[in-house]
Amino acid sequence: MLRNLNPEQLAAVTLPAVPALILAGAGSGKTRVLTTRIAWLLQTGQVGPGGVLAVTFTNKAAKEMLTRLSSMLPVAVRGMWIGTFHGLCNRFLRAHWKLAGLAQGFQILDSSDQLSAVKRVIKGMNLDEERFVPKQVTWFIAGRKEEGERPKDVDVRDEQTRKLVEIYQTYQDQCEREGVVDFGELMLRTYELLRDNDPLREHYRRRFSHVLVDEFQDTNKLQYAWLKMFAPPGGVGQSVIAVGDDDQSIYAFRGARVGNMADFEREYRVPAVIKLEQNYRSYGHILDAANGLISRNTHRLGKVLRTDAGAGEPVRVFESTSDYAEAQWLLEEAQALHRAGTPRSEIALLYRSNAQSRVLESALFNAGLPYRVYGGLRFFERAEVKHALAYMRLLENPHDDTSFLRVVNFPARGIGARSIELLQDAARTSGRSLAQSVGAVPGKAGANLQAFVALVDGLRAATQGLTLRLIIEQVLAKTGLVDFYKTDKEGQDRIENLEELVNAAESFVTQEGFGKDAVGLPVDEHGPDATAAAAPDADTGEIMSPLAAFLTHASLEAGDNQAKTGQDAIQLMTVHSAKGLEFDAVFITGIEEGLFPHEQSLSDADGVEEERRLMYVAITRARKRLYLSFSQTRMLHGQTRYNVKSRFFDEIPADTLKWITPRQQAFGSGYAREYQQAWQRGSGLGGIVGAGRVDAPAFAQPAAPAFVAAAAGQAAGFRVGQTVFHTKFGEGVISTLEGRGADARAQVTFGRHGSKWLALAIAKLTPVD
DNA sequence: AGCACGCTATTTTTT
DNA sequence: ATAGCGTGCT
Repeated sequence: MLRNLNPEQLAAVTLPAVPALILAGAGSGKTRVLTTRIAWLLQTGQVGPGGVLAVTFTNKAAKEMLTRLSSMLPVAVRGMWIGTFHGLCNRFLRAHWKLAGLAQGFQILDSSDQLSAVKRVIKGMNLDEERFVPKQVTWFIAGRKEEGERPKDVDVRDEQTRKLVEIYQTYQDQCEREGVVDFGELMLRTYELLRDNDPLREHYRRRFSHVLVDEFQDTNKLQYAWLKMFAPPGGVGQSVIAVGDDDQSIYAFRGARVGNMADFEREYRVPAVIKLEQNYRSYGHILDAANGLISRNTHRLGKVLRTDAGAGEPVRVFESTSDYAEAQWLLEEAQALHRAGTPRSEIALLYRSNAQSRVLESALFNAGLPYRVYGGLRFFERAEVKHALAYMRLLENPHDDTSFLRVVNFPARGIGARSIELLQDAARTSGRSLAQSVGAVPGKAGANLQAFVALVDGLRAATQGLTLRLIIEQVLAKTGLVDFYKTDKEGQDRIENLEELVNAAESFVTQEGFGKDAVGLPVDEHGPDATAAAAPDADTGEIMSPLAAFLTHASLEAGDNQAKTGQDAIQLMTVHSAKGLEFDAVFITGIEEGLFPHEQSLSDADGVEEERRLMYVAITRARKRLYLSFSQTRMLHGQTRYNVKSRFFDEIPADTLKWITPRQQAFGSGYAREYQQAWQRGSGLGGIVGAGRVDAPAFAQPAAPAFVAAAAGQAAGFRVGQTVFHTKFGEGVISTLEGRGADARAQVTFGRHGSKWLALAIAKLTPVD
């Protein structure tokens, strides 16, 4: 188990029970160290499974840890507390819901649920949505909770804040009434209960002798305070290990405090920081570029990555005249890599902001190359899935007004905005839930409301004791959801997603660890024992219904962030979402002043330092090849911007870089001239100058004729009426053929996607026999 | 109740 | 450019 560890890794794995801070560089085998440490502790009998608490940020990281652990150890990982901050809080609060003052079987609001709950509060308080923008209010509330502040704790200095606090309080009351908690509440409740309940806190402190926190640089104030509840500085008989990389701290905007690392070192009196600087991922030039860049940051804990892998290829830099040309270039380069043997899935196109993906997507799309975009809606966030879940939540808890409002008139059943308003008024004055107040609405609408409640009540009765699968199938059929989408012209995909929901439930039920590690059912929580007579919950050990457990799972784990897998596809994502991933070849695009570093980060030095760390993260994703590109012009917000190359190019050691821009392209194009003129006018280098001429044809949207590149291509071999196969659209029939050679294009009618114009030189069309 | 038009915002995101 | 959202109209 300990073989093949380098000296630093070995030291980290076999640390004695002292507080430790492990500075784990990118690609230094961090996860391996964490899991090996736990395995080693267990195997040497220093701790039993029940004594381990390991926290991560993402479900993915938690899962990976569990998977690796169970492959290293024969024993089940059952008793260990390994999970995300929120997952573990959930587990804790399910066991101690009564002490925490929560409803039994409380449900969890995801951020969109939270947003609609906040909207409801603002409307109910008759406040102006212009002055109290729901999104910002939500952000305020989440922000306060992350700082550990209840409404009474907020520092009120102006009228606006006073009102915001009032909204916060009202929102809180509403959540209480409806038996729901948001993500911040999971953390804060857990923290408060441990803080205020001495026996309970002592119980958990005694129980967890080994506490490990992953990605410590991403923790916020509350999470650090939370950690101290489980394992305080100077705690006796406890080992606390924080693992992190200050150079990869890229989430300050959502409350992460890199400073927690330095604070941890000081407050826990960490005797020696262990640095994992041996990198097992990238070639030398790539690491040199990363090291050189990040050395420009101040206040670092200090770390230099090294490798035995050799220098490898230099980092290639490409300057283009337009975002369009940039896309075209990297597409060709990616094709070349692919032809040379790199799988497409090992090629990543990274960008600073999502808006940049469009131009890349269009280019890939028109060229017929398979690609996959990360980000966007996750499975459990899809509207139709949320609708189905809302019905299921109402089965569990009829007083969940958020869910009630979501589906009361979906599918439409003659309940309009006016009657809902009446209903809400009635509920507000009586302090009851919407479902309890339907009697207060007169007339036809009132009858419709009562019918809706009867529908849900009937479903609840009819699904009592059924398997999860049957419950969902009943919900989908009896609520009319499936019927609704059947008549909808775009409904086919949605029906498929609903079927997928049934599958998700099915695999959730059969999955190993259902309701226990995965969901956080209180299995081994007996609370404090006799020593803490005041603390134990009578309900401890109670089994959640599969339905409730599945709903929790759906909120806590929104599902895959990536589009459907299947074929070998080029990966597109923001630099943020690339964190933690690695690829053979990485293209970082749009490295321009104003974009990367982003203009909104330029106002303060901290902002630029975070952008630099972001660039550092991006660079260190690459194993073998790294490409950096920027463009003189870029279409953004409907206007052409004239950009200059990022300052980061001057901060990366020049001898790691190889500029590969063809001379005439960089300096000879019409664009470059225009750009220089703009520069001479002094009218906004790096800013908006005005709409420029586009030297390449405008992008074809997927439905419009495909752009024909001037590249050489083979158009022959197709005829009208022929059936062809396209990687993206599937099978189709050629209805028109136009042009010859490189300009040849075909109109193809696809079953699912309708009629498309495709450039034969670019699109991959294969004849079907 | 549903659609159309017009307004606005537009870094990064997990749970 | 454009997507998402709210208002107002039919």
